[in-house]
Parts: sequence; structure tokens; C-alpha cells
Amino acid sequence: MPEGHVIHRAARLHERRFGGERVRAWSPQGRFSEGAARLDGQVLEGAEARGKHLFYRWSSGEILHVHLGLFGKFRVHVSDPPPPTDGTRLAWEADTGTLYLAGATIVELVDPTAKEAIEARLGPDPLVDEPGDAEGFIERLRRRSVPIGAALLDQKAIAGVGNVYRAEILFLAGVDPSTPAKEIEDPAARAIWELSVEHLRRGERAGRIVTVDPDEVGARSRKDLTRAERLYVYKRDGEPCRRCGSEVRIGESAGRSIWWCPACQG
DNA sequence: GCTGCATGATGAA
DNA sequence: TCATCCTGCAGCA
Repeated sequence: MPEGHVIHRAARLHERRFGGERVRAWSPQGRFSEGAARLDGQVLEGAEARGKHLFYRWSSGEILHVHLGLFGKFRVHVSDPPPPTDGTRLAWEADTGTLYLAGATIVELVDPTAKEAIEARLGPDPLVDEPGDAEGFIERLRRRSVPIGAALLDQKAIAGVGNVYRAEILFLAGVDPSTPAKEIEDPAARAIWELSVEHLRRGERAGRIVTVDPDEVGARSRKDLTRAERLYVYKRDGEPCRRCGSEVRIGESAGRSIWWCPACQG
């Protein structure tokens, strides 16, 4: 379930819950036993997210790097934690709660140089959104001959967008996913960046992806939207576009399914 | 008890 | 482009 909003949210909530706390760490599954042993007894100093990468800083100077991949998941229990599942690669407990991590692609200890190398591969992160990032994003798009659908997913032009957000943002921007990235005009490119900032930020706060404007489906607020009403095009192939009624299409882009409205995204 | 699928990314070919 | 790695869960027998 993890796009950038989930990762940033985890960094924020984990730092709040465990920051300044000394943890007992172990690896129930056994595949991170050495790393967990090095974290055991350390105090968490902070957590930060960059795109879909998470970094935890420890009192020993260790940096824990986590990438959830397609199905990695954190579970945090404030009290009465159930036993960890068999797949739990890393567990830690503190006075303030217990954290389990399972299914992640990457769970490793890195040094500052390796952390910098990871960050250097990534495009600007809309949830960091520093001055100049929009321009940086546009400039990176200019250098890409791949379709915009692919450019949004590979993290080199923008970091944190995943398969749901790319479909939804391209819909909101009115851009066909197959448009070559370098051909996107400046205003549309800027709109893609700004929509990414707006929607990932909203997703980070809400803890889920809701892109639909409630007015468009006759709901009072985003919270009132049913599961089926939250998105414009993602996984809605064959259904009518919420804006124009055209049939939402499904296709492939960068090896993943993509959905779009052929009329709104001409 | 299976099977298939999922909001990801990489390395080989 | 394909195979591979990472888990859990829904949907089925």
C-alpha cells in the first residue's frame, strides 16, 4: 500500500511515538537478526522520509534504511501487542509502543555516504517541496523521452508517486499517460507537480488516497466518500468517467496497469 | 489448503 | 521485456 504519503506518514508517526525512546529490537523472522542486534538498546533520534525511502537515526550513529516495496507493512501497537507474524523481519518495543515491520524489500543499516547515494538517485519529493523543486521536476521531464506515465513512476523525476497517484494526477492534470515526458508543456508540467504536492500532502494527513472532489459525487466531505468513490480512474476500467461519462480505459505503462479517461486526457 | 493479486524496484538479457 | 525478491489476505475449493 505504500506510496510516498505512507512513507512520510510513517516517519512522522514513528518519530512521534518512538523518538527519544530506548528500544528492545529483534528479528522474529530471523532475516535481520544481526541488524536488530545492533539496534537493540539504542535510542531512536529521528526518522525521515525521502520519496519511498525511510531512514531512522539511532543514538549509536546507525542509520536504518527501509523500503517497503510493493507489500511491506508496519504495524504499531500502543499496548497489548499481538505476537508478531512469521514474516516480521524487524520488531522493536519501547515504553511507548511496539513496532512490527514485514514484507519490506529493503531493511538494512547504512552509513551516511550510502544514504546520500540513495537520495541522489531520486527526483524532488513533493512532500518535501523545497524552493526550486517544481523547476527541478520540469527540467528532469525535459530530459526524458519516455512517456509521462513511465516518468512519474521511476522516481528519477519525482520521488514518492506510485501507481495510484500517477493515474489520478494525470487525470487531474488532463494529460494522456502516453505523452512523451519531454513534450509536456510548462503549465501542464507545473500542474503535475502542484497536484502531486497537494494530493500526496492530503494523503499523508488522511492516511489514505482520496483524490475525488466530494462535490463531484454529491458527497458532503471526503470522509463521506465510499471506497468506490475515492478515485477518478484508478481501477475503474469500463466504468464511466466521473466528469464526462466516457468509458475509463486501462492500459500498460512501464509494466504496470494504468487507467485514464480518453476524453478528459486527450 | 490452495491461487492470485497488490499503492515497488532491480538486474539480467 | 522478463524474472525475481519481499508478505498477507481475499476468494475459492
